[in-house]
This record gives sequence, C-alpha cells and structure tokens, in this order.
Amino acid sequence: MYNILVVDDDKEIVNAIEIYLSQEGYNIIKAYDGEEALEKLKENEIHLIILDIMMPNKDGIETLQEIRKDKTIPVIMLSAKSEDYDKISGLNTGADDYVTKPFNPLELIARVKSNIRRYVDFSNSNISKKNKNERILSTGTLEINDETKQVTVDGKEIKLTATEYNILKFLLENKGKVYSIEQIYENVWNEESYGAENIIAVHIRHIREKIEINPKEPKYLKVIWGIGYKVEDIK
Amino acid sequence: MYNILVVDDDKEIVNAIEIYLSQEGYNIIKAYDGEEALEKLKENEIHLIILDIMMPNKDGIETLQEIRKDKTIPVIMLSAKSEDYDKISGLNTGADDYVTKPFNPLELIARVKSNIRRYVDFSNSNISKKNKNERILSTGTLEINDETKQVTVDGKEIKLTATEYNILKFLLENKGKVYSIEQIYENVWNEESYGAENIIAVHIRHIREKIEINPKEPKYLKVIWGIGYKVEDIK
DNA sequence: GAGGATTTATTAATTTTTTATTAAGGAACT
DNA sequence: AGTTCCTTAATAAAAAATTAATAAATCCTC
Repeated sequence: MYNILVVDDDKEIVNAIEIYLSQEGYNIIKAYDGEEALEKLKENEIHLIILDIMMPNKDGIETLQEIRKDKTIPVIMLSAKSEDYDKISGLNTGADDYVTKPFNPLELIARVKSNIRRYVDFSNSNISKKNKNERILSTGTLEINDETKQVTVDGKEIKLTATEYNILKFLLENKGKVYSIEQIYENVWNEESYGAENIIAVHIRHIREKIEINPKEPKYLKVIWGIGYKVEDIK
Repeated sequence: MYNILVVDDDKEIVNAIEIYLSQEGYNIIKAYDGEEALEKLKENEIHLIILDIMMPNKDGIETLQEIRKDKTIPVIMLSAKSEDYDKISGLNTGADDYVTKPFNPLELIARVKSNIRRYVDFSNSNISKKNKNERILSTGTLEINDETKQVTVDGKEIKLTATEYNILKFLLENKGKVYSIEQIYENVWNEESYGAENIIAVHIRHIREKIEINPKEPKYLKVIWGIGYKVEDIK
C-alpha cells in the first residue's frame, strides 16, 4: 500500500485525483497549499507527491525546493498548459515528471505507477547503487547527477542547458534503447510533435559538442539511421 | 477503423475537421449541439470525441459532464482563444486534451492520434507489459532486440539499415511461415505493392550478405521458389 | 534432360530520405 | 541592455532506398 500526497488548491481536482488513484489501490493524503503539504509530509510516510505549480501561500516550485532539501521521493508536477515555462523550471528544481492540465486520468495513473516503480525497485534501475539517494545516472565516464543537475565526462564538469540536460537525461535513463525523434520530443517536451525533427537534431549536436571528444564520431550519443537516437550503454 | 464524433455548432468547422481526419483514415460522425452529440453517442460506437465548448442548447462543458457519467473515452475540447480561461480550466477534471481555435490541422491530427493511442495502450496495458519483456526475437543464433534495435549472429553484432531491420523483424516474428513478396512489401511498407518485386530482392540480398556466412546458401533467410521467403525456424 | 519461361539474384547508378551543420531571429531571464 | 538559449530556416552531407539492367537459378513442358 503506497501513500500519495496530492497538493492542489483546487479541491475538485484533488478529489478527482483521489477517485482515480484510490481505485488503483493507492492511499491518498490531501493538502491544499505548499505549507500544508510540508506538514503532511512530516507526519506521514509518503511514497509519491503530486504537486500543482500554481498555488497561493507557497507555490509548487518553492515547495518542491523545500522537499528536495532532504527527500528524494518522486514528485509529479501539475501545471496548466498556458504556464509551459514552468515545466522547465519545475524539472530543473528536481521534479521527476509532470503532467499538464487538463490531464488524461489514465495518463496520470500510468505516470504514478511508473514513478513509484522506478523509485521502489532499485534492483533493475541504472541508478548507481553506492549512491542510491543521489540519483546518479551514468554510462562509461559520462555521469549526470539529477539532484545537483551536474554533468561530468571523465570527471570534468560539463555545462548543459535545461533542454539539453533533459534530452540527455531521458536517453540516459533508457540507455541502450533507441528512441525516434518523435518519441524524444514527446517525452522531453510532454507535447505532441509535429514536424519537430530539426529541433532535436540541433540539440543533439549541441550536446555532442559538449560531451563528445569528437562530435563527428560520437562515443555516447549515437544515431541509428532511419530509426532514432540512443545513448550507448557502456559498462 | 476508429469512429470520431465531432461536435460544433459551426458547420464549416465540422466539415473542415472531417476532411482532415478522414484523410487519416478515421470515420467521422457529426453533431451540431450537445443534445445531438449525446444521441449519436448512444447510437454509435465512438472512440474519441472532439467537442466545442461554446454551443447553443447544451454547451460543451455540460455535455462533457453528461458523457463522463458513464464513459471514459477520450475527449478533446475545442475553444476559441478569446474565451474565458477560467471556464476552460474549470473543466480540468473531465477533458483529456484541448485545442484552441483557430487550430493547426496537423496539431489536431497529432492530438487525435495520441489520445486514441493512449486510450488503447493504457486500457490493455496489463497485456502489453507481458509482451514488453519478450522483446527479443530469435532463431538459431540469430537474435534481434527490438528495444535496442540490435541484431546479432553468433553473438556478433550486425548492422542493418531500417528497412532491412523491418523486413527481418517481420519474417522473424513469423518464423517458419512463408510470405510472398507482395505480403512482405505490404506488411513492411504498409502500402499496396505495385510491381515492387525487385526492391524486396535487393533488400533480401543485403540482409543475407550481413547475416549469412554464405549468402549463396542461406541458413536463415530462405527462398521458397515461386512462393516467397521465410526465416527458418531453428530451435 | 534440353530449351524456354519464369522467378530470383546480383551489381551499379540514381534518387530520395534522413541527419548534420551553420547561422540568424527572437523570447525570456539577469 | 546584455546574455543566454530555444527555435526556425536554409543548406550540406551522409546514408539508404529504389530503379534498372543483366545474370543466374529453378521450374515446366516436351
């Protein structure tokens, strides 16, 4: 039995989420602003948080920053579509996933499941075991620390932009697997892609310029012609 | 074949949507107000609804609430940009997606596809999870991993192009069975074949060159003279 | 089992598709 | 106001798909 903390100032939304998730066997704890969320978090053992961004008193991003000071539990951010910039800053302050309102109930359930699975089931994740709680993803000498958002190659720190980081993180979380340009776009932007081919190519090039010794012959970020891109799984 | 119910009091918009979506192979059912929409919903098996918010008689939000009383099918709301944002955000709990008018046809198509895919995918997600672990196809020492798109023979990695990979995957998924050139073409290209004999032959040769020790006497990819090709089922 | 017809194989050239690169415009943040 | 970064557009380069022409293999009929 997992406990999920749902935080939104709109009580209707909180109730709706409760209905969907309790049907799936989760136990719901509710809060209506950031302060209340932090209280509930102290009082209960929480396995996942669903956090709205726009809230009075203490907004979702502030709240998330507070949470991240001493917790690594999965956080799914909720945001209205109009506030799409929040996505980026939300993910940069430590969110694991986000969903835009209005949301598809089935999608929310799927994301909750996958985040809990990822968090609880360390055994087949590629988070390094030494530092479970620091959430380090790596392949070869390429490492990213999702807590600090630091990226290093051969121990040398690399500076990536938010979008570059998110693309690399997505591919590194699924290293070895090949994703099409569309899939990458949809996973990183959380939006439908229509004719977004070139955006990905440009970002890929920028990432390669930063993480690869020779961008023309990438060691990490490889293209599978006609299919997509992958991050090589190097032991 | 999916049936899409399009509801808008503006007939021009309904017709425009019909044109876009029927080109994509969807079957369109039309309604011009909320009442009519509910009727059509009873009479037909509908897979997705596109629902305008501002309508006479029964508006989109009321209609949505009615629908949600006993249906969970995906609903995409249509709204003019000028319309009150609160009203739109008020429907947070029921709609799966929304598009503002004037809309980009490609965007609408993309959203329709994604919502149908999500709905279908998530609703049999328990089944598909089982299959996910069986992403490796093999015969003899020939193996392909559809997640990483890696192909190996005797443990040695082989590089195939996208088309070569798709042909091999199709035949390997149905190993032992013989398929005509037309059948292979239609399954791999998803199009009618029209004098495409030689294309297949060329690709077959390329595949053999890569996976066979002696392409002249293929061990895996065999021809059944006058009938077609198969991948041998080797235990 | 020889010859012709049919089907598949092979090779190379051409065309198309896909990805890479470069540069510039513009939005958002400092 | 300056900087950073995302996005778009235009073009180049790379890779692969297709076409065409010819060769070889198999089948069928006599």
